[in-house]
Parts: sequence; C-alpha cells; structure tokens
Amino acid sequence: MRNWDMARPREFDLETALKGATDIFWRQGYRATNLPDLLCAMGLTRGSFYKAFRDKEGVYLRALDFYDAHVLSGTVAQLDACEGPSAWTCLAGLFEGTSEDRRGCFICNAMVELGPESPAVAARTAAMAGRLRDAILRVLERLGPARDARESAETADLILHLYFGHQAVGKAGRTEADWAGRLRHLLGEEA
Amino acid sequence: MRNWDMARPREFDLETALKGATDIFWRQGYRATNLPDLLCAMGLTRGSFYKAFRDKEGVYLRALDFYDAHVLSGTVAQLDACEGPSAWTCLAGLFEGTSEDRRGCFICNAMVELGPESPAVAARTAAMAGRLRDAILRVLERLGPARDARESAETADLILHLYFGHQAVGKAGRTEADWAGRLRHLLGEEA
DNA sequence: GGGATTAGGAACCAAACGGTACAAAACAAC
DNA sequence: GTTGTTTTGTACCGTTTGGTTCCTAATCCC
Repeated sequence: MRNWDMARPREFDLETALKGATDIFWRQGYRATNLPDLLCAMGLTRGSFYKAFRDKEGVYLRALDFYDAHVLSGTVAQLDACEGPSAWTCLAGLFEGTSEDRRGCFICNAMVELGPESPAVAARTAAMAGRLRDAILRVLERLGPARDARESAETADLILHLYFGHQAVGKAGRTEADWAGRLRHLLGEEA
Repeated sequence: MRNWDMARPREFDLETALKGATDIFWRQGYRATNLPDLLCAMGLTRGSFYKAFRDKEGVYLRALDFYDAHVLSGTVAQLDACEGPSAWTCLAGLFEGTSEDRRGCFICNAMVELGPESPAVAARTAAMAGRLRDAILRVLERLGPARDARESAETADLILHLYFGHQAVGKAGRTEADWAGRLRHLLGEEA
C-alpha cells in the first residue's frame, strides 16, 4: 500500500482555525454560534470544515481542548511561576482579568451551558477545573504550610469555586470590587 | 364605551403557565428550549401563547420575574427566618440543595447564557443577585458583629460568588464536599 | 505525464425554527 | 337571540438551521 495521506495538502492551518473556533465559542457559547459565524471565525468553508472535523459538536470539543492546551496551560504556568509573598498577587490575578467583552471563563460557560446534557463536555470541564484547582493548591502550599493537607485542598476548592462564581457574575455586569484585597484579607489570616 | 375586557375568558391559569415556562427555561436554558417544548411545558397552544405574551424572549423575562417572586423570595424568607447559631446551617443550606437534574441556579444560568447580550436579563439577574446578597448580609449581621460594615458586606459578596460558582460547577458533575463545614470553618473564625 | 487521492467551494437539502393569519368558539352586554 | 369582542387552535409562512453532494483543483507516487 502506498503512502497516500495528504494527496493535496490542506491550505489552512489547523491550529489557527481551532483558535478562531475557540474564540467565537468562548464569546457566544455553543448554541448561539451558528455555522456561518463559526466558519467565518475559523476562516474556512463548509467543504474543508466537514472534511477536517466531524460536525459542530466535534469542533466544540476540540475548542475546549485548545483552551486547555493554550489558555488554561498559560494560567497554570503563571501560577506555578509565582514564589514567595508575590504569590498572593498571582492568585488575585485570577480575579482581575475580566475581559471587556464579557466572555467570562470558557470552562464556566461550557459547564453551565452543556454540562448537564453532554458527558463529554462535563468530563473535559471537570478535568480542566481540576487542573486549575491543583495549580491553586500548589500556590497555597508554597505560600505557607497549612495546618493539614485537607485544609489546603479545601481552600483551593474554595478559591476555585469563588473564581467561577466571579466569572459568572461578571457576565451580567462589571464587578468593580477589590477581590485581590478581599482574598488576601480573608485567606491570609488563616492559611 | 362598554366594559368589554374578557369577552371570552382565558381558559389557562397565567401563573401555572409561567411556572411551566420557568421550569423548562431553568432546566434547559433559553436557546435550547424550542417553541414546541415551551408550549408543552406551559400547557397552551401557539394562539394563546402569542396572544398572552409577546414572544419567546418576553416569556423568558417573565420567567425570571416568576423565579424572583416565588423561588428566590422563598430562599430569602428562609434566610431571614434564621436566628442564633442555627444561622450557619441556613447559610450552608444554600450549598446543599443541588438538584438531581443538574438544573443549577436559574440566576446563574441566565447570567452566563444571556448576560452579555441582553441588558434586560443582565439587569434582572443583577437585581436578584443583590437581593440574595442582602439576605446573606442580614444573616451575617445577626450571627455576630463584624469589625466594620464594609467587612460584612465583603463577606456577603464572597458567599454569594461562592454560591454561584458552586452552582456552576455542580452542573458539570456532583460535588460531594461538605460545604457547610467548610463555610463554618472558613468564615466562622473571622466573622 | 498518468493514475490515485484528497482539499476546496458552491449549490443544494430536508427539517426545524420563531412567528403570523384566520376562522371557529365562547362569553358579555344589550 | 343578536352583536361585539376576545380566546383558542390550526394551518401556514418565510427564514434559518446543521449537514450533504458533487465537481474541480491540487498534490503525491510511480
């Protein structure tokens, strides 16, 4: 058998297309994004679209993976790079970068829109939330020894949930509060 | 001019229909609910539907109001009824009633799905979140005097955001943690 | 160059969408 | 009962939906 994959090479960059898909799904959600919008954002036509991906749902899952590999990984790396007292600033940074277009957090958006009906989405978002939680946990442990491991884990969970709630509320209106200060104030006294 | 409103009385109960609409919008969200499903849930046909309400979006806003008047008001009343040390149990109750069908919190769902694009939804959800926050604040103030008013307000905000995050995460999977204990442990030491 | 294979793009599709039109039915006032 | 007015149910509307077909262009292997 001859090696015949890629008889005619594809003209679009797969990562670029997935980035476009991630962008529009992140901003608009799954159902609010129709095929023409999605194709435009990905920069390709129906033929290439259905040749490279199975369907709209398939692209959404790939977009979640793209977010995991590029956006979330960046956040995790940022958290892991923090040392010493500045680690508080790092954690606080999670609560400061609310974007102007109210897109919120893609993980949170996906959990809320598709979590109950799509096991695939639920699994991916849960895994990503776990990755974020673990990164937060590592920061906490570097900040100072907790009374026990369970307490650190609980605090990390709390910050994670707080983060998702912050992102959810941010989609309905700007929240101008000083969450960095609150976080330090609230948790700095007990951790 | 003659008094001719209600020439033929309507056969359906408006509140019952709105309850059905609230139910299905709460469970499925706005876009995932198509007209046939909505009509079935409200127990009426297209004719009555478009005569009594303007359109699908109009019903969604009425459903948010229904939630405000019936569900949220119940929660607020419950919080206001708490006195003494049992108030902690009351606050913790916010985090325990995750329903089996993963419907989450209607306010949170609406904020995430339609907050950025619908000012009407954003305004209603923000107002409801404010009502909940105020109820939480009253519980906190009854629990014990804070160092100052600002601190109580910040703690209430924190619990509110934590609640929304909890609801969001709950839509993607069961969270079996003891949030009641965590809440008491975390906040009981500083409030 | 020739045969095989894949990418790209436009035309096309059935189904479902939210919303409207309209006639029959049910009631109030007289 | 007649008239006027509103509700109700159904048939219908144009649009949009996600997805398929199919033909041409481009590339690989020989």
